[in-house]
Amino acid sequence: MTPSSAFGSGAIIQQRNLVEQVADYLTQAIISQRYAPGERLSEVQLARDLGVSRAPVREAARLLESRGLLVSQPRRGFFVRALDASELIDVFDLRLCLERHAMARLVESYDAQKEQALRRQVELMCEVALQDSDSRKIEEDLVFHRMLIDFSGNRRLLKAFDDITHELRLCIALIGKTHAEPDTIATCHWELLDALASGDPRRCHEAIDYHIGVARDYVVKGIGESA
Amino acid sequence: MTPSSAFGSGAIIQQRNLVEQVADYLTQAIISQRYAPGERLSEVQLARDLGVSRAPVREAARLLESRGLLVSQPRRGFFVRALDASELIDVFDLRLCLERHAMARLVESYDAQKEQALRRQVELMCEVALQDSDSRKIEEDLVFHRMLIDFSGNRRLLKAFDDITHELRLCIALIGKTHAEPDTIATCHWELLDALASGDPRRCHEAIDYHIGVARDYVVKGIGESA
DNA sequence: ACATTTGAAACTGTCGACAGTCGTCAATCG
DNA sequence: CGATTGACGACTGTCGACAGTTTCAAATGT
Repeated sequence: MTPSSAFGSGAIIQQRNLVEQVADYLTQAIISQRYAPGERLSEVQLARDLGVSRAPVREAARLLESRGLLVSQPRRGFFVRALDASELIDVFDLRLCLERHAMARLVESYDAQKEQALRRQVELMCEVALQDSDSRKIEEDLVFHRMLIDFSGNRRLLKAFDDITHELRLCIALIGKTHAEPDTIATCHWELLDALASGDPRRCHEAIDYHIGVARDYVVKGIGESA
Repeated sequence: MTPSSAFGSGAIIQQRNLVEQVADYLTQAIISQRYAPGERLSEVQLARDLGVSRAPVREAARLLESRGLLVSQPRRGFFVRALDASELIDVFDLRLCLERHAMARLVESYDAQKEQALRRQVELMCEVALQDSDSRKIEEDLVFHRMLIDFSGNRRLLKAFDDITHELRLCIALIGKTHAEPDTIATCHWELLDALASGDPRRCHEAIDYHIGVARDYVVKGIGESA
């Protein structure tokens, strides 16, 4: 990569913060495994490569640290987060906790508008599952689950979910493939919608438990194989 | 406050990061209402008052932003987080979500050692409730609930709880008093331990629901009165 | 009297530089 | 030959400075 052109032509106005741009660049680089887990990041080298000073790099690194993509050791710098199987299970357990709660809240305020929006998203996922890239499938899947949380009406819950989303992307990327077959994805998500439509809290509870459990087992198995 | 002496004697070696020290100072200042909710924080003035440069101040502010104590607007700076009743309910709803899950996990792995540690903490809280300051009572209460989460075994869950802990301190501080009478605190927490000892998941579920519900209602009522 | 403009002050975003610290590796000693 | 020590290099933590932007209020026009 050419120095001072990582963000494209230097002539183009950079409207957004350098911090955000660096954060996006780093996020993409980590998710796409261009930096290995546990690898140390040099602030000066990063700043040189990206054509910026160290200040934005440091702030972006702090941001990614709070998102769980980097870890910092005092006086030693930033390292790419390395997730072991145990931490991974914890992340999925937390995800289950959040989505279960969201489902319980959502089923109380479920209406036609929300149902339609969710149906559209699942239909989109079905289309995407047949042709697009794995990363696209993952993104659309995350969009669906984010909608689920969003519709529950608790903004703080949504923030907590967004926090672990980055970690989810990381561990999904670690195993290198999407988390299920196309038809499995479809049936799983339709089942969630059916459970919501039924209005039965217990059925919602069981549906999301099964759904997240499948995803977790798949990722854990993938980690076990790659490790 | 005297400039360049906010951290105490300058002769003593400062082993910890300036960032952490500034973060602690800011946290304390916000929790103790020395900065009003919504107030704008000037980086230069803060740096001047604390006798440091702007870099540590900026990084500390970023840290507190990720903890929900500050919010930033591009090109405008950092503002003290102002919580309205709606956000406050969301925070307590998320707390309920996390603690409910922790209780469910904890009851599966409950043993004598964990029980003893929790009992000791409740006993400490009972002592503290009779004589110490409100902030001390709040801290010991948070310690108890943090132990609950910690003993559940999920580290990621603990991090999520720590994240909202700062927001909890903020909104508890907003209403200016501790969240219940001494005897209420005691009975509530003993009930939680009894539920865990019984090994009955449903009873645990109901106990934590009641407990957090009481705390939430108390804080919401306090906000309503102060607003 | 009120709305608009304009100018200065203050502030944030960014940068380059310096000092202290940590890791590394070679030279020295037992 | 192994362990210790010392110096070298690289890096992080911190600082002061500059440029562009925002804000606020005084001045101007209607």
